[in-house]
Amino acid sequence: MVVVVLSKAGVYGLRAATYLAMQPSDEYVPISNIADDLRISFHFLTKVLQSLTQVNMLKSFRGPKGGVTFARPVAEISVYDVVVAIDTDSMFRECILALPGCSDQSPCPLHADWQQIRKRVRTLFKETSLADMAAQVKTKKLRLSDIGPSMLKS
Amino acid sequence: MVVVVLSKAGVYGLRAATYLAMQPSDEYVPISNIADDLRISFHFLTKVLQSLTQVNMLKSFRGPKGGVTFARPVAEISVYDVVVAIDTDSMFRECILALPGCSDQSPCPLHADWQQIRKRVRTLFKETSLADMAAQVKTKKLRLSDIGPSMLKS
DNA sequence: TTAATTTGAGACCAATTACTCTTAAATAGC
DNA sequence: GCTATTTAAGAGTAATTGGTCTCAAATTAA
Repeated sequence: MVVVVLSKAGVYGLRAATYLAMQPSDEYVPISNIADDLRISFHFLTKVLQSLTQVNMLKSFRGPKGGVTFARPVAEISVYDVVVAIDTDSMFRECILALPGCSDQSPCPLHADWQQIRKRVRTLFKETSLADMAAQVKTKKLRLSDIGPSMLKS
Repeated sequence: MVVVVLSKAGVYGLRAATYLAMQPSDEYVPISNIADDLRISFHFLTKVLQSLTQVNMLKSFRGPKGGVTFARPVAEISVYDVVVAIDTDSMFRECILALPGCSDQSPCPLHADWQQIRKRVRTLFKETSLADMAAQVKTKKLRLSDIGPSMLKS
């Protein structure tokens, strides 16, 4: 696939990051808890979250009482940060017709329009923090997993 | 991958449809010509275009002097039509967090914002006809293949 | 020190998507 | 009719992505 907004890893990463943003910021949360609550494969989620620890968005701790937690305040981490760490920023750069070198100078027929849309997605992702995401889920009792309105303890 | 705007097949289909829209509407164009000019694999393109003939967007003709041509005026065929025929309309329906059943009643934290963006993409695709695409390429000498400003004969 | 718990790393397998190839069917022209 | 040309259909292969599993390393607590 060529013009991809989010891979499955990206989706899981975003869901998990939002979940984690709902937890007290000072405690490590085991990945198995996140995986269980969100009905995501533990092993796969582990791999996904490793790409977030590798860019120092998360810090991790091994052993009993270990887990992962954010390395900085969730109000300062955007959806964009999470998505780019997992899926790269290609969606925010690439031509919709996948023409190499498509640009203002040498555009494809949809260049200008697609650029606008890309920019909107980018802005949405950049302006939405994980704190925003968490607050949405908490206050409006929104969904984060595939099992109906959130069953997560606040 | 989960949130996909266009697959590679979709990209090739759109490029080829635009190319074909630039040709005289009354003659069959061999798929090999399109593939050669756009530097797309002939066999793969053949399969992609078959999904357009199957929905009667293209008509095809076998044998010498055969090829494909549009079944109706290119001004009446939208980018949306092409994309949906090849990649389905899932991009225009699905939740960005891939939550089944995400809806106004039971939304995810990005539901409203993502819905807006989806709608914009949909509108862009619906309001852009293949005639528009072809005209852009012709009048502005835009790119359609990966070999710099279009070398296609007008 | 030993056992239990947790992430890290990477090998491995499965599923999907991208792409290739072969054969058949239709048609044109000789 | 025969040959060349073209699409149709689908089997088959390669590459990428998604997902599983095993083992090592770190840490806690008994």
